[in-house]
Amino acid sequence: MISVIIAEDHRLVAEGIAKLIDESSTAKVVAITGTLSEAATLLAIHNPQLLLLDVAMPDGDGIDAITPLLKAHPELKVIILTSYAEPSVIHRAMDGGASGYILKSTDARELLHGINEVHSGNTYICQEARQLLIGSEVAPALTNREREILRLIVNGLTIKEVASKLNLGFETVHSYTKSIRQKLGCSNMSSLVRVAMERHLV
Amino acid sequence: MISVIIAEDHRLVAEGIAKLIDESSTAKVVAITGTLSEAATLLAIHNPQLLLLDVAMPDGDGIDAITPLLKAHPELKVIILTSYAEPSVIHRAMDGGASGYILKSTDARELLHGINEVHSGNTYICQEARQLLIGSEVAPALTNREREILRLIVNGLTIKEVASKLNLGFETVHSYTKSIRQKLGCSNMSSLVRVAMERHLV
DNA sequence: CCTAAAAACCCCCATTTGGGGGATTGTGGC
DNA sequence: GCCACAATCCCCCAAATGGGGGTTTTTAGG
Repeated sequence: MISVIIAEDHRLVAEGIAKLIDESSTAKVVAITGTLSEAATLLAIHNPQLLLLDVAMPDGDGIDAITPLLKAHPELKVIILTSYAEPSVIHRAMDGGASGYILKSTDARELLHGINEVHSGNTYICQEARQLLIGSEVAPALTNREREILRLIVNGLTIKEVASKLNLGFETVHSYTKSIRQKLGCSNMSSLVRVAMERHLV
Repeated sequence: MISVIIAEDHRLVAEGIAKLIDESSTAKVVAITGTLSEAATLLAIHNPQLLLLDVAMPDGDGIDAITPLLKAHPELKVIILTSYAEPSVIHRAMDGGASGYILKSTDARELLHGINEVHSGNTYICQEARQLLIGSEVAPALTNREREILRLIVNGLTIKEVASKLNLGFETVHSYTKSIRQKLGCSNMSSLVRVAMERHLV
């Protein structure tokens, strides 16, 4: 029996998935939590073999949390379990140390298959997410600076405000916005904000 | 035993919640679907007492679908089951004919309680959603025209483009954007798009 | 009938963005 | 050492937006 902890902020979803897992004979859920901080505590207590981790957690980004968690628990395997069907997010997860990526739109059978695969030492990306990866990915990646500036723009700052916040010249930020818009195919700030939010780029 | 159908596009979530309901002695899930159109078909086949309905469905908005469904099945009770913790969405749901509103962040116990309440003829809004309703709601409502224009702006159109699409003068749309921004407390298009998306106003 | 609110329109002007050119440094890879 | 590329900066000018000030007509209630 593979021991797993579920970190998912929607209690009802977490409980339901736990029930699905517990009914199988392959794994058992030893703990459920809705926050990243509590997840860290529970990992220390239960020392499970697997962590099912959501991306959008109330106290931070799940993917960003993987590295510190793996540092504390080198034997742990992490599967990202989310509804974000975005190639950029999948890449960020796998690059960030996850061993698996499973969408909530998959069924229980595939979830259990993924858990088994990851436990066996393989990586597992669910069918639908795999399709997304092969379908797209001609999209140019944003640089660190570009992402940082995009984040501030999504937060409502003007070019001038971004410049002063980052201690950059106006023309510098102006240039960045031009290249960000070009990369994402947007002709104005409004569509930029929309695309950024839809693709969870920020 | 209350018979219920679950309409929820995340298969794993739907299956999990179905398991939670079936384990109780109060209700049983007679069907699961991931689309609104199939939900209509299944309602005709199974004629259940209750429909658990998600807001964001692949083939449309769940709340908008309530009225036609109730027209075809006057005895049916609908509970919105979603992760949208937004006062505006809750109001739209209850005004739109829903008998209940339950967030996915609640637990199984409260879900079953809500199902019982609604089946008894009452309306039920989960604890957390009730808190949201009393906490907020001093926000001025947008008029139909304002909402229509906001939608187009979120889609990336400029004021000029919106004007020509709606056969309005530039200055008219310009005025509308001013009043929309004032109502939502935004000083530019970027923050307007962000707020509109976050609050699911479009 | 009266009135408030929505819908549509207008002017002016400052600021911000969009789009087109650039240049210069530093850094990492081969 | 070379090259690509990120990061920083610059100029110019047209277009769009932001923020004031209005008016008129239609619509929905009381």
